[in-house]
Amino acid sequence: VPKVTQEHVDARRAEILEGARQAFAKYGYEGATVARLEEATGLSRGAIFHYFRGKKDLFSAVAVDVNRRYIGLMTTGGLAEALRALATEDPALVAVLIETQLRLRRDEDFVQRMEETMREVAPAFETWFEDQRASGAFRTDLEWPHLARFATIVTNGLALRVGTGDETDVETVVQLLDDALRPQPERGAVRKRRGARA
Amino acid sequence: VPKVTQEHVDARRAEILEGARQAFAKYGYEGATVARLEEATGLSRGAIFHYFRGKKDLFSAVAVDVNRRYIGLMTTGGLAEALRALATEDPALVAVLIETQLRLRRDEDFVQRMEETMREVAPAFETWFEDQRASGAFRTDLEWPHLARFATIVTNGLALRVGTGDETDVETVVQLLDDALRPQPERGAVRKRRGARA
Amino acid sequence: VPKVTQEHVDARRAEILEGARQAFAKYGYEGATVARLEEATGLSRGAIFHYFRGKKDLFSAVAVDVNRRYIGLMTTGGLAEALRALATEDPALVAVLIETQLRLRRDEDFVQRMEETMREVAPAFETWFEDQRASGAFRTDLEWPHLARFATIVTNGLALRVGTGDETDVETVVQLLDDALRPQPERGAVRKRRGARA
Amino acid sequence: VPKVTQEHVDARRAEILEGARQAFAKYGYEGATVARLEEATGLSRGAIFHYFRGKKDLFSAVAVDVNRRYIGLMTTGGLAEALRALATEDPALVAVLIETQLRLRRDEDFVQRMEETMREVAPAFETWFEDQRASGAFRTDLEWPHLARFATIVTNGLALRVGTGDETDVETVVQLLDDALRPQPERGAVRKRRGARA
DNA sequence: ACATACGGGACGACCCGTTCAT
DNA sequence: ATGAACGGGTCGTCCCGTATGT
Repeated sequence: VPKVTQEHVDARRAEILEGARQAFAKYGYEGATVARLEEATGLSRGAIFHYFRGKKDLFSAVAVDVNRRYIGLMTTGGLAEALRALATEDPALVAVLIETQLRLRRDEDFVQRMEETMREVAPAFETWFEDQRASGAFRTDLEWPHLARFATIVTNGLALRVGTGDETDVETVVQLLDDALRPQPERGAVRKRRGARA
Repeated sequence: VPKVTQEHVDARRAEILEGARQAFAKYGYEGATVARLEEATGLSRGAIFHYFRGKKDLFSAVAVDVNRRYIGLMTTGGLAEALRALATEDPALVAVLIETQLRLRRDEDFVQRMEETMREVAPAFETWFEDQRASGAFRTDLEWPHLARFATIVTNGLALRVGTGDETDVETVVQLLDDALRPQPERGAVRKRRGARA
Repeated sequence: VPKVTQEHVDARRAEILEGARQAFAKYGYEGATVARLEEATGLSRGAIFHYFRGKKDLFSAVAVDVNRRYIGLMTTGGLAEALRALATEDPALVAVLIETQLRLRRDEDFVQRMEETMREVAPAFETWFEDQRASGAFRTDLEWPHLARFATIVTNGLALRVGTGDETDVETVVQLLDDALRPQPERGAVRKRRGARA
Repeated sequence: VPKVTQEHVDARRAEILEGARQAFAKYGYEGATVARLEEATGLSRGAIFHYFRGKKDLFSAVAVDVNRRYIGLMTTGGLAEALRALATEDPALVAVLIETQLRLRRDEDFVQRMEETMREVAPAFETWFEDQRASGAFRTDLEWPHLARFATIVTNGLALRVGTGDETDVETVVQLLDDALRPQPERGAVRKRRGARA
């Protein structure tokens, strides 16, 4: 199938990304052998590596894709919606987020590749959080990055849990996260801090 | 040293576990090749596989060890203390926790091995959470497993972050977690739930 | 350009041969991947394999071309000229000669392809050597094929050396080769053969 | 076979080197796949790469070995003996010499590895050539390195030829080489330089 | 108890050449 | 006539675990 249209190329790329996403999600980065990628995409090595330089590149593309998708979900439907989607709709999406974080710890040039993407979506992130603070939905005693960070932490922690078989009640997690982020009553006045509480 | 005492055996095992922990933390499960395990422990293949059936077994032992240690930390010094330790003191400990979670998703017989351990330490876990609820430190409108789960989620999420280079302010995370777990003011009276809040 | 002239075809072939020669010279036969051939020729796979059946065919063509060129050089300017050209002018030409020899040892059907070419240029070769002998420049106590063989051996050996970085003094080699090929004084009269001389 | 004596290790290494030498000779460097190396040595990948870091290392070792052996042959039995051995006795030895030269052109760190060896054997080389000059066997109008270089060139060139099926008469080559290296009558007096001689 | 030798499976990368749409 | 898409083979490397000693 030579000399094809741009649509065809895009479609193929998307096709491969989709299959790769499933494979990475199911087996993890190392476990997603090229053979499994072939199987998942229904394409041959030749085809896959014609579109992506190598496995690492392919994974980067998947990671970028997934992260973008998840952030889009959040800025559209809110944290609750994003967490629900995370936990129920698309388990594949989840695992890739984790792998992403893990690789960020060890793979130097992967870090750089992701940083670009993150810089790109960061503004939307900020806007959304500031809006939430402005509308009174989120607390204002902490800067937005702290809130964002916490939300991310919970997201990743939840993602890590999902699929373990342990049925996690997402709604409760949503509620607890919400309770942490919403405006708080004045501390210290109501409660007295004591020993080993938290 | 043909005739060895039990102490010697235990010491060797502990020695290997320590080295293996570092290796697994530094390189991840797949990245921790036997060669690296040899290097990290200062022992040879022969020694390592004399004390542990195989790499998987070794990792299981490390995972159990680390998890037990972390739970001990929590039941002693509280969540805040545990999180601080997580973020600052021992990054190696952290990474293993994550690997543990990841393997729980895919490795069937690893799941079983961990379940035993978890069953073993679960009582202490429960007691501690119930104590917190009884003392008024933790909210009572949710059952303790929900609180425990959330705490675990935050822990894992934080662990995932630590070491990425991204300097996360642990104290803020501790505060937010605390705000989520402590008794909450009556909902709905103060705020009206609306659209995309969380 | 649907309707092409013969000249165009020839030009393209020559173009490809030139690029391929450089690639083969630079990377060796196995190292000259199709990608590199594309790069060196500036043409695509499609173009290249439209004019040549495959990589092996392409190499054969290059080899024939180069050998013919070198022999032409020799019959025109003499051995000295050819050796000088070899060592200084065109290192790419050199390397291909070697690859040719190497493939002659292992590749059966490549042998046949080259034999034809050799048969074709052999007469010129013979004529030239016989002329040298007739003019008193070359010795007559050995048949011309022996002289030709020795010249070829020196040529190949020199080619092998060139490009190693080791600066070889071509003029000395030329002189030594000349001394071997020119008419010799009666042996034995002047020197007495002894032990480990050569 | 664990914890073995040094002799065993040496024997195994020699065993592998021998097999590898044959494989490299028969198939060339690229053609000598690991599978073929296994076959030739009768050992498994595991064994082979336990003793040598990788294929490149293995080849280096073989090259060093062969070169040392050949130089030994020459300093003992003279050039004639060495050339004869080259052409008849051990064709495997031959091909490796060529591969060595070829790799010297392209592989940077291989160059360095060989340089050490060469430096090591160079003294013997020099001594032998100087002895030949002193005894009147070799000409004195050229420095010994020039003679050595020419001898090497002829050696390599001959090696390149051997095995091509083309039956080369070694004795004639020996004679021609000898004629080039032995003391020459005064040039110019006897012969007049003319046009395209050599 | 501990170390080394070794087997052999598997993996990621790459590469060549055919097919087929322009 | 050109060149992109793609198949599928193969290669070197690495790695785990067992066998075999000291």
